[in-house]
Amino acid sequence: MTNQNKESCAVRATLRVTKALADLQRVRILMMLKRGELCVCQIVEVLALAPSTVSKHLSILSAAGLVDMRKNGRWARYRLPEGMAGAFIRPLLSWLGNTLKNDADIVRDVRNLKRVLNCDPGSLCRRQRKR
Amino acid sequence: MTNQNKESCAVRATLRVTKALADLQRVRILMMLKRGELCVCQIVEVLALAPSTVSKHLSILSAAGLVDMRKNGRWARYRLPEGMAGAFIRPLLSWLGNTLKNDADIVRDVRNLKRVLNCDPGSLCRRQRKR
DNA sequence: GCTATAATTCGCCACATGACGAATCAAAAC
DNA sequence: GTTTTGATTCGTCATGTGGCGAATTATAGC
Repeated sequence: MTNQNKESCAVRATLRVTKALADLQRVRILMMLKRGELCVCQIVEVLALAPSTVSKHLSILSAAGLVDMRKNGRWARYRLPEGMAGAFIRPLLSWLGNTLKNDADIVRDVRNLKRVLNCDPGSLCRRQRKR
Repeated sequence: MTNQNKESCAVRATLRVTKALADLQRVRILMMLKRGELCVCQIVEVLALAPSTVSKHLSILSAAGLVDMRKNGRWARYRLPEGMAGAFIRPLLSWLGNTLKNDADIVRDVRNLKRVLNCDPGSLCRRQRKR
């Protein structure tokens, strides 16, 4: 983003971020990612939504700069942005973390996530395909 | 809000806030209120929306705890929450302020607001009713 | 009391958004 | 090269959201 149009599109970039945060499932994803990098099938398993739905949520988070993605073979791994790239949205993520770290639903997600992390990702995908 | 259900509804309260922030007009209102207390007709004048629409936006912001309201006769004056009440959302408002303070649209709003503040509020309402 | 008036609520419409399954894409595995 | 497979895109549908004008509310002024 060049310096001269940074000002004129700030409000659009900002709304991309706030709109991305204005959905329960996307907030749940962000809170899970605080525990570290995850692949799509692991997020699908915890949220219990269709893979296509989760993929869409992740693309919205990505467009807002709230997550980073890197592909490793067929596996796409998502994580919270680090370093300079994440400086812009870090205050928001830490506010979110503070307000939700004791929330019952979020705590349950994290507990489920720990269980899911012990599974073979391949077997998760296989089960998800069966539905 | 009692202590025992604070955790269980944190995510709902949080989403009320993020959803409230996920709209251009409501963000514009918050940025205007950084300049101080405003009555509805002044906000209507700058946003150039129907009074009923603005009123709805203000009720959403109010439900999220992002603004305070006090009635003075027929006039309703809105402002950013102060003191303890605003502590929860202050980090968000300052993030918003930082990211948008140089945005072209927001700067224009503030300039228009200064002009509007020089008008008699009663005359603003009269003009708005004519539309 | 009656009228005027600032603001809100209501009813309606157009459009945006989130969900799914089917189809597609792209990298591995054979 | 064909098949398998993790992920994404597309098409569709139900629901949510933002906008307006009309009706309503509540207070001030006569």
